[in-house]
Amino acid sequence: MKSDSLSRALEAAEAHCMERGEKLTPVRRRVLELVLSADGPVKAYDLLEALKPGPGAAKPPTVYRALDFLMTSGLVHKVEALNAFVGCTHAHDDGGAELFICSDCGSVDERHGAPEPMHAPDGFVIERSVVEHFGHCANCKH
Amino acid sequence: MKSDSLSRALEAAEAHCMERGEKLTPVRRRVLELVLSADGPVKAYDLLEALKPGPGAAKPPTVYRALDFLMTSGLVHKVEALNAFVGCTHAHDDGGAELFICSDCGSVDERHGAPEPMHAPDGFVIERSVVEHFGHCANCKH
DNA sequence: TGGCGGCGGTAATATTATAACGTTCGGCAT
DNA sequence: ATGCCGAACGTTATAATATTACCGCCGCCA
Repeated sequence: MKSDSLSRALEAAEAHCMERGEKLTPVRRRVLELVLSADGPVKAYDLLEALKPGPGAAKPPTVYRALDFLMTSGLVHKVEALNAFVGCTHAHDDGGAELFICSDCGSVDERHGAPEPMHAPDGFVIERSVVEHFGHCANCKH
Repeated sequence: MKSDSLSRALEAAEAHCMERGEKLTPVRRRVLELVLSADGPVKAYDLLEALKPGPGAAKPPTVYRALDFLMTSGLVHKVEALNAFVGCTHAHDDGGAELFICSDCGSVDERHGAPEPMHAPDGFVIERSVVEHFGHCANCKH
């Protein structure tokens, strides 16, 4: 993400939290910034590394707590199949997005919207859905 | 899975492998048996525990290798969001299934079929999809 | 002022997964 | 038969991912 749109995204995130009565603390903000700056899904321990500089190196729980918060707020999504995280680029409504991840360049495209193919088992009530598509984006198509 | 249908499933798996020119070796067969016997998604290290009895206790690579084989053959699926595995109850066509996992009783219902009617980004070519729905099955509905 | 709750620091450990290398064994061309 | 090759599995070690439990700080407010 480019530097100027990054700033805007961070401000929007701040506002989004305010609306929800939550606080985008410095640690959380920093983690969000790192996730948004990355050009693809980011691993928790890479964030950990990135937070190292400085005498008080971050420890795993710090990062995971920040990520939990950001996921709950709908500001980042977890890519379950990669154990990695991506910034949410759309409506921060949580509820889960449909992700399209390019295996070549790592770009992630996110779609919200139409529920899901209908054929759920009879009587099954969906609470949370994980939908991740891996393949090749238009730029990386062979 | 009941004992008699288990036996049938194992024989079917054996035949399925034959067709593909692969071998369902004793380790692989035992792992598949354990996965099928479980009443929900199984963790790799639980399989490891289950294989312990006997002097030559199984080590992690043994289990993961067997699981890799079984996934490649389409005999088991990985539930990415749980880091767990379930036996495939339908066509062993691989290609990925749509899973409905009950958070109460752990039952997993599997559907194959229409890929995704959803709008992929323009030009995106899907190679592999992970689709997992969590919720409550008809029996466990509140 | 004192308690309470949210937040984050810290240490330790649990859980999940892979790398790297060796051994065995069956097929198969020589 | 002999020797080679590759698949499968054993073994050791370690990497990568994630959580538990406990503590102190600080702002809020009764």
